[in-house]
Amino acid sequence: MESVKSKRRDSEATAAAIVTAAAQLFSQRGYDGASTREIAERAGVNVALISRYFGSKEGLFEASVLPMLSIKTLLSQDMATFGARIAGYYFDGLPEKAADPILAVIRSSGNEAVTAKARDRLRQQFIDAIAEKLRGPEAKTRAAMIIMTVSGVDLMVRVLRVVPEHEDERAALRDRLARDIQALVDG
Amino acid sequence: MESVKSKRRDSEATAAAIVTAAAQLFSQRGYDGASTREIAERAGVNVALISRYFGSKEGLFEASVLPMLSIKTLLSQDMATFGARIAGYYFDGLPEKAADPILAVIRSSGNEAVTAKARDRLRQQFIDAIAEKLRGPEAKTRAAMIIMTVSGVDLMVRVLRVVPEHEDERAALRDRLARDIQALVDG
DNA sequence: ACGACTTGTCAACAACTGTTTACAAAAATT
DNA sequence: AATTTTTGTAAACAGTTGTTGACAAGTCGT
Repeated sequence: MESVKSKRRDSEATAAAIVTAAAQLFSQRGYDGASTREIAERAGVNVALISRYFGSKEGLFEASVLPMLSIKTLLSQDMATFGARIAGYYFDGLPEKAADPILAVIRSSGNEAVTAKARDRLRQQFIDAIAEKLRGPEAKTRAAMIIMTVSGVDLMVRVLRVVPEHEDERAALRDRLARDIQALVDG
Repeated sequence: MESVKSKRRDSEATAAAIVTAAAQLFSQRGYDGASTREIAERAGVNVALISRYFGSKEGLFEASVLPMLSIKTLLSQDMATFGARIAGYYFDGLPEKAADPILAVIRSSGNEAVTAKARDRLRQQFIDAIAEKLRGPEAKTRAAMIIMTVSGVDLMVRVLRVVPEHEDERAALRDRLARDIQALVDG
């Protein structure tokens, strides 16, 4: 067991701890709702270190949330099962408290400065990245439809938690979602 | 021209002005981002009146945003054109600064107390209301898919403003959206 | 025109925000 | 072992937040 006080000093480790705590809290409460003091407390670190290591709260947002805004892993697998994987992610064993960059961006969207930073990355890492993987006509349009649908699911399931109560209804919705998204993938 | 000072006193009118300003600012900046002082200023009213007329900021949110959470008007028209009307709403002549309750809820979603209030109303006024209008099998599931898709469009178009730059791409997306939503309506 | 009630104003409150400064402790370098 | 550099701590800063209480001014019934 590690002693509580006087742990070994390691700037990289503490910076990483701050990033982890920030990703969680930005996802949970949004940019404005997550205070630097709360982030520091969760990271087990002094508040002043946020300014030292990341310059400002905005710098911390860029370093913690923006790099996670990517679905390369989901796109690197077989596109024939894309719909099922997306649907499964949201409806099977939903990790309640996990850091989710989309969640963070949604909940931070009242802050224009932060939204602007996310916009470009969202276009590149989501719509363009998906469109590249699609064959057939109207790839860009279908990619946009996919990301709209998925973000809508994210919004309803994760943000507002408006989700069917009965298990069979949940399953029906999950299967429908998988099929509709897959239809957009296949064209 | 009305004189700037000493306008006639009318509690209902000032309360209404506060509600209007609140709906706009909650939509624009979210619950936490919209300060009571800014709301009062936009309404041309003293801050203290918010507490007097609505008890608290939360009370004002309930009185301004929640009552607007409804799509009865959209559902009261011909359901054969539902998809086209939704798509047109978001892609044709988008009213940039108009108060939008969905926008307000999305941008306030970092605040759990506020989200909880919106959740029930969202379920009733959107999913259930749509499901009632649908014929055929899996009405509830299709209704959920519709509301997920629409809220995803709202998120991308209005909140994050991630939208195709070229006009023809926008038109293609709008038409595709109209068709896909209509397909969900028709079953 | 008087009094009672309503409506609006002002100033202050305690709590919280992000950030900075001065300083102590540990580690690295000499 | 002494010194310089890195890493962490504590306190304070200036500003903003939602809310409140005391008071002024307008409105209405008599």
